[in-house]
Amino acid sequence: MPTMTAAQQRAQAKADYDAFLAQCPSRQLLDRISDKWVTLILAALGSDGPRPGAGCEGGPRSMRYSELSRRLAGVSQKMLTQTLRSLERDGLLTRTVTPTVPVTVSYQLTGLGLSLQHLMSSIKEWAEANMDEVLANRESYDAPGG
Amino acid sequence: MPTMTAAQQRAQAKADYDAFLAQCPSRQLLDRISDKWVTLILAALGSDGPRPGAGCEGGPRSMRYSELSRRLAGVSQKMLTQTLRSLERDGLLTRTVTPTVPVTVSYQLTGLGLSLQHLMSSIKEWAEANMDEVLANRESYDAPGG
DNA sequence: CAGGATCCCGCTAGATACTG
DNA sequence: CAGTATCTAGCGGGATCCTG
Repeated sequence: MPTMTAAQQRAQAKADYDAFLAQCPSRQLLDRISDKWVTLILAALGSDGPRPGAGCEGGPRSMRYSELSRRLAGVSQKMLTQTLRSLERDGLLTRTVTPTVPVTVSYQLTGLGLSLQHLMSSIKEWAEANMDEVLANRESYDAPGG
Repeated sequence: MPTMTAAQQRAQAKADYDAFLAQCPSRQLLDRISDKWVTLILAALGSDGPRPGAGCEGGPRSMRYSELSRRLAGVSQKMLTQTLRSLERDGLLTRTVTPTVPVTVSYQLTGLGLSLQHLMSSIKEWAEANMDEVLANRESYDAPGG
């Protein structure tokens, strides 16, 4: 049993990576997760969803490919598949294939993905909450008088 | 004096925007701020700097163009200028020109920018803290056996 | 249903050169 | 110092067709 808590271990690991450095792997990771579709996929899978009695088991919600496709309005098949693969590879979500006819595929956040989802949802909510102020700022910036 | 708190007003505004919708302005805003350079610029301007016991003056730190350029290793002049302009337009930071010779320009977060910076820094720290786990996940994903 | 494969366009990031 | 201007290669990303 380790003497460090998980939070302490993360703080330890943090010291070894610095996203300000171009060569650091965390810079690439930051670039990967700094993505519109990543944010929305995580937000979709992290939400409790509209189904009332389905999420009693405590784990994060699972969604099918077509569900995600509908939820993320305007996403192309290519970007959805590509982003899901990338997130699966990084261990942020799991992809489960059920051999029905036709085949059923569902996606679900891992613990790691869930931890990021909490942060990403804050960003999404910030964007939604501060939209008015940003729009006002743009107007005054673009105004002739400055 | 309003009867709603700032938090309540944000919750109210949030109901009017939905980043899941393609046409919603908040979708574009989410796309803008979901950017590597945005994250790093906010993190740089939001940090208290190298001074150990500092931060007594309360306001966020201001940095000059060349300081930012050095801090964000690998950023091109174009991207730095472009991203700074975008953030200034959205009211996330201020740009101050001091007419010295040569000219001095400094950037500083606004209150709005500071509120986002707190969230963005969490993302950056998450990337740094979970880099090892992500790298391990990638290895096992790329491994021949699955 | 859940993609894989392919084509191709547009934007964008990066490099370079120049300037107030 | 803090940019602007210009050019270009590269790839992000959409459209389309096809498949198990």
